[in-house]
Amino acid sequence: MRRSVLFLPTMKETPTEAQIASHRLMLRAGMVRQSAAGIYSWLPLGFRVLKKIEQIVREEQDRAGAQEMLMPTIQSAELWRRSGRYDDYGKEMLRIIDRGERELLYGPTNEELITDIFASSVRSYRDLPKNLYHIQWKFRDEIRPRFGVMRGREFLMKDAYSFDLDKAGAEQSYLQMFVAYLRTFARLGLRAVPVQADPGAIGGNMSHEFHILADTGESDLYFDAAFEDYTAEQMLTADAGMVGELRGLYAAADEKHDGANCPVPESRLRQRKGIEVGHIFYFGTKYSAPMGASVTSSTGEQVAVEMGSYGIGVSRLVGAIIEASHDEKGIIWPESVAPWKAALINLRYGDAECTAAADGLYEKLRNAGVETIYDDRDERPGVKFADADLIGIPWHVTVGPRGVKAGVVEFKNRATGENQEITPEAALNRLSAKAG
RNA sequence: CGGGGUGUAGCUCAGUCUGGUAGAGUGCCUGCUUUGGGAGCAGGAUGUCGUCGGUUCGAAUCCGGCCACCCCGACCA
Repeated sequence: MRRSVLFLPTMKETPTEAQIASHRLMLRAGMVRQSAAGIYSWLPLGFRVLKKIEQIVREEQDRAGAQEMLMPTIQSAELWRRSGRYDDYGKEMLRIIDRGERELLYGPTNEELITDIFASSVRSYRDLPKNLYHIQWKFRDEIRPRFGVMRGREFLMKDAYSFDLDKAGAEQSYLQMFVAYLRTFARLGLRAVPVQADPGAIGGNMSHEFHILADTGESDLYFDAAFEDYTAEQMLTADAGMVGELRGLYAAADEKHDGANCPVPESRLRQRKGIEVGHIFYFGTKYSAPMGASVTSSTGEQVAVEMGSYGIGVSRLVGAIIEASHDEKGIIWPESVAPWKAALINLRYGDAECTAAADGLYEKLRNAGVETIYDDRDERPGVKFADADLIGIPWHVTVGPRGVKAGVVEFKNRATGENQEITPEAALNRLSAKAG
């Protein structure tokens, strides 16, 4: 993509409404624009990142055997009356009246809808297990939206729902999602800590929140330092065994942590801030029973299916990743979600030789399938460097008149700042090797 | 929902106390000079001063209603 034609309104100054780093940087980098409290438009740069995160989430759900579908944003009140939640949900639910005076709502979650769909279509235990998910916009009329996309009223969420014949099956489904979440967050370049959450009336230990460690997180976490021994590479190959190990380690949110009775010695206890980006839980027959989602078992009995649900805040992850990875100059995207792998900077727009070299390299990068943003604007070098840093492109390739004469370009790593002079061919090779 | 705050140029803000022709920086446009980390000079364009009403000869400024947004708290898969 040529920077000269891209709609990328970056800003030197930060709008006053933004208080935390991710919100400030998302506005300055031209990723989003606020349209109302907690409601955002996604501009091209932000949308690219959102799509990349969504795709990684999707791939790991698919790998875990979940099947993607798409449910609507608007649901009928009647459905929610059947589960009893229409009245329970309160003002956080956005309610709508249509022209026929029918009550509708903008969905905050989808347990009712998916259970209804399942109930109307599945009759036999032979059809189990199933795990269905979608990635759809949700609406929750938060009392106080804040922190940009981190706590918006409209937000993109992946929500999966599992259906099993019995609790043993549900545990298996839970385990599969646990594995998928570890892999997902590792691929996003994040260190996620699974924290046992309140299982509610169901009991047991089948509810976990996944928190990203970041200094600006909303939750205070206490956890066993042993979590830090797990490398990103290990998380990428997470399996049931690792889940078992992790579930055996202590991790608790502030309100649950009791310093006096903590099983972890102080020397091994870590306290960090966290951002909740995922939550998985098992809830048995809470929805299947009242909504009639049952199957005929092998012995001919009607059995309400055992369910679980599994959420990932996709749009929140955009902010969470920035919170976890930025510096004073701007965003530092992990390569897996970066809007472009490389920023090609033509340092001297007016110099025919320099521009020809940059144009040529851009063409080669495109042909090699390297996602590249080519800053071909008639701007001063400082503007281009500052922009490339701000929008967090992992690799910066700078073509300047000095280098062109010497047959080299500069190859800079955004995260480390390491900068070296190599030939254009070497830069191309290194980026190609990283592509895909 | 309780408490606090802010609405003036795309952005950051001054001007409001003490009513009298709408301002600065930055950004944008034009030209020239520049060209390795957000350039310099010159010229230029840009405003229902959040909104509705009131007071007044005259309102960004005073008074009242409303709206929007932000912050703290409570709440929050």
